[in-house]
Amino acid sequence: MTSSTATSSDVAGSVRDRHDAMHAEIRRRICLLDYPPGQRLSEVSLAEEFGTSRTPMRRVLARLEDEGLVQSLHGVGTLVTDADIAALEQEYHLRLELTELTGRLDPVMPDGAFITELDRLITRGADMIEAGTPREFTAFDMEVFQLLLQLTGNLPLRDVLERLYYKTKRIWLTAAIEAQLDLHQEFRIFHHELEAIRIALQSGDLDAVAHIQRAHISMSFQRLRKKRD
Amino acid sequence: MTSSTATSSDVAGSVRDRHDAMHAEIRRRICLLDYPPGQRLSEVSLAEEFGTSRTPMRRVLARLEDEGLVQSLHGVGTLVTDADIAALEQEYHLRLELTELTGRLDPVMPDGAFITELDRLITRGADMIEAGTPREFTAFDMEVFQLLLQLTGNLPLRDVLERLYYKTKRIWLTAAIEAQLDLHQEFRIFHHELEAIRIALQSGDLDAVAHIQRAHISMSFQRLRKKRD
DNA sequence: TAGGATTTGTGCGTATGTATT
DNA sequence: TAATACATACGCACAAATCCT
Repeated sequence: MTSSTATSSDVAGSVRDRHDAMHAEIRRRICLLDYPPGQRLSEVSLAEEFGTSRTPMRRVLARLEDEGLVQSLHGVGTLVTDADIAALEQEYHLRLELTELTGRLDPVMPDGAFITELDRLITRGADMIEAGTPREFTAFDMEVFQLLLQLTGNLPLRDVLERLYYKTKRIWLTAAIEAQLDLHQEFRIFHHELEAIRIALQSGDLDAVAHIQRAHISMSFQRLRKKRD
Repeated sequence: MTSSTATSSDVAGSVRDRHDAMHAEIRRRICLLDYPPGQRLSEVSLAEEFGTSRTPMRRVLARLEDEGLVQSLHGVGTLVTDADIAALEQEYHLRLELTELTGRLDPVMPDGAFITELDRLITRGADMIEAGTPREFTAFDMEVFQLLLQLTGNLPLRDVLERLYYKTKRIWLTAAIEAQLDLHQEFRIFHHELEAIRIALQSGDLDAVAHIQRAHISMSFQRLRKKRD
């Protein structure tokens, strides 16, 4: 109740919040290829940028390493992990199955705010079809992913799906650019997927939403593999 | 090729190995209830015991915190996380589905050494039915789990299943003891499950093995819930 | 081949927060 | 209520490892 108590709890919250914020921001940069695979990250530079010291930043990088997004090598540096096609294939297969599970495990019927947000994203996606860049596409994809994740109330499922998403999406984008995938077509297909999801939501069929997502993740990976051959 | 190169790579491996060893050991103690929920762990004590300083030990505890096994509170200590029934239920449901997936995602047909090891465990399990303690039961369960995990070649699936296993098993054991579950009966049922798995393996039916495991995980949780009422 | 520059890993003193007396 | 004890969080200095000249 005293001012010191209020301050201390605020600070305690801020400590954890700052950690999560730094983690989310660096993860975002990796996913958007601001830090492409192979990029060397500097503990001191990042610490200075976020206004802290090496110790808290090392904790963030350690978490990213446990998630498989970076790899720290003594005397070398902290490197953004590179594509591993075999691992990517396994991660994609697992993502397919877990995405389908979101329709069966603790499905959460969306409220009005959810629908409003989805409609806003669909509109934004339509505007992006013609003039969108790969980076904008990925940022948009991330927003949609985070929104649709709310359709399951199973927290550990959310966590796993989130880890898999960030681990696979950036490699998909890297490979898609290299394979010269038609990103405009990808935009159109994604937009069509979102409209299908909205229709399924209007029927209140969350299992259908999950299967639509599964189908599109599967097809997206198939298109990429076809291009690579 | 030089001696210095060989030494350096050995040392580099040892650093990572020591981290993994400390992590696995502490995780094991938590799962075996040597460190029960609510127990306060001391950074300095653990560091001294493992012959290192606080910094590497803090990295281990941070990883355990990210995995949800402990929680560090500034000014309080590092506490083994307590039972959260709602979370436990979600984790169990997810474990069910992921266990079934092991039969479909990159199934690995076991070799002779695997069968030999399974038979050894089945024999040990039979001896343990009459005289086994809860701690021995859990240690035995952990060994079986690690062995059966090899039946899928999908590495991210293994990782997720391993995390969920350690997060749920210790809480199950805590609750089972409190609810005065008949552990001898649990032994017998577990032994029967292992025999069923061996029969399925002789048929080379890994999907059946997965479904047998799923069924027993489900029934085990049902028995616990029934006792709690 | 050797040495210096750079990077991560480690150890420890201090700051900060909490609980108890 | 205040002070003391004790825990984690932080920052810095140094060790160890790698790479490049």
